[in-house]
Amino acid sequence: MRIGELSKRTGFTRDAIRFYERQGLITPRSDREETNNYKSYGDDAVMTLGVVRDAQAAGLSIADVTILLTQYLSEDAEGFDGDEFLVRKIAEVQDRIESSLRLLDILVTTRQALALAPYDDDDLQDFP
Amino acid sequence: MRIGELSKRTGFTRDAIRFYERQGLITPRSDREETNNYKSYGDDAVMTLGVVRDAQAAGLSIADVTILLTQYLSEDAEGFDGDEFLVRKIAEVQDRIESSLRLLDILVTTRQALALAPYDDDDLQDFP
DNA sequence: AAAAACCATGGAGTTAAGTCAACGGTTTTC
DNA sequence: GAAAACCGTTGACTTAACTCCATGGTTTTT
Repeated sequence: MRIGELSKRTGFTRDAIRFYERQGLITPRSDREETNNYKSYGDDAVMTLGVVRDAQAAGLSIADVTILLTQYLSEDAEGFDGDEFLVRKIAEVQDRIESSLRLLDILVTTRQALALAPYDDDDLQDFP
Repeated sequence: MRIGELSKRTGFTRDAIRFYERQGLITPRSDREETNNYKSYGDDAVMTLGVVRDAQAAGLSIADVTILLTQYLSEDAEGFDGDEFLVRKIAEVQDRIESSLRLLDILVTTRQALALAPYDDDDLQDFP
């Protein structure tokens, strides 16, 4: 697919996709379309960008995601030193989740306290 | 307390604290120390900065935190329009938590898959 | 067949959230 | 009583992650 479709499928702008590509996060197929030299991307790019979205939301930097995707998810096992990276990132993400849960509590409590509206039971019931 | 102690207690740099102050996130006591015009902060500033830290980790902007802290947590109930803000932020934070959990799963799975080290049962057992 | 939409490349511009440097004054510590 | 550490203020600088603009070519739509 061309960049426009990839953009539509992932929700990222074309400029953002090109930016990620410059950073080495995704790579188009090696062969361009003949006659026009348009790039084309495979379905893996959609997957990759999905991970990127989650990683961003989890507070990882593009640099981190690049390491993750190029070092680990595309077989390149360097051995032990890479484990530190994973352990560190796992801890960071866990911390951020805990912080987020604390803030979520503040937000919900605030909303209830102000009695702006009775909180619907379904809203948060099955939340971690 | 002076800014140095506040810094030590919260882990924020003095520059960061001054920055937050310029943004209206915290306010020093109205009276400066005589003779030197040093500012002094109350314990509430420590609390506030604690919320700031969680909010940042949860992906809120300083502008968002400012609204939250000045509009809600210091009685100023404007009524219904403010509810939208809370609902929106609650949804955002929930989404981010879900994304973070998905990424966490990828990270842990990756670590296990690479068999870099056997994963200690205690590490993640009681995580949401 | 013209207009509208899409593509590539390159480089400049933007925003958020700080950080750093410099100045002169004050307090604490050795 | 000096040196080191701290304080306030101002303003310039930095970094990450984009976004926007310009240019020139290609496709798709009407």
